Amino acid sequence: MLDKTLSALAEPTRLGAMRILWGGGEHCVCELMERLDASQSRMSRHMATLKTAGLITDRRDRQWVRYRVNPDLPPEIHNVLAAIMEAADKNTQERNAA
Amino acid sequence: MLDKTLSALAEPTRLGAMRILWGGGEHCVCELMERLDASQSRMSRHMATLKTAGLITDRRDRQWVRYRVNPDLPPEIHNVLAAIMEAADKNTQERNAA
DNA sequence: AATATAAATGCGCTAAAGAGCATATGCGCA
DNA sequence: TGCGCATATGCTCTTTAGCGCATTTATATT
Repeated sequence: MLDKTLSALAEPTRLGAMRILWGGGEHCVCELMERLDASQSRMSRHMATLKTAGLITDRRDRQWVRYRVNPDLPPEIHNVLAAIMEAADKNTQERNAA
Repeated sequence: MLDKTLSALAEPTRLGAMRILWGGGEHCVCELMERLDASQSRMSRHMATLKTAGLITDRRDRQWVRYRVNPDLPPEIHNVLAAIMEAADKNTQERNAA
């Protein structure tokens, strides 16, 4: 689980997707691919990777598939994600500062 | 930095090495390769990867090279590592329980 | 100087990751 | 039924990661 978590997030687009989901709510591939500037197939596969790692879940909603953070994450994995997201945020802030 | 941290740790031997270093103190390649059952060149290269990622530092001490956790880790990266190590520990405990 | 131990590195190989393109599938609506 | 949007997936190609083997470099010992 931990191993898969780390390799899943060791890719910028997947990390970006996870950051968006981490903000809460459900998001479709079409939204993510736009916001992350990724092609459709690429985005779809990356989401599949995150799902296989157990980090997210999905559900069909009409023509869309809604992705969200897996609500049943083991606490220690949740902590790992929280720390990573915080570090990612700090990174972004720094880049946009001054 | 975060990206490199994650990919550096997304490999079992490197994660294992980091766990040993995380326990504190300095450790040479020869010790790590034994404890992690890795070949010399393999171990050496993995350590180089961790070093490039900025997670560890090294120093020559006679014929040995002593590795340790980078004492100047940025706080948010330190937090990420702490969370990962805790998750890794929990994993190991579970494996050895019952 | 010769030898031994520790570590790093050049080289070549293999496997896996990631991407694009085209196509298939699922769903809604006219 | 036919069309359009959203998503997944088969296929192939290219790049990168990881490994072993052999060799080199650094240090210590005799």
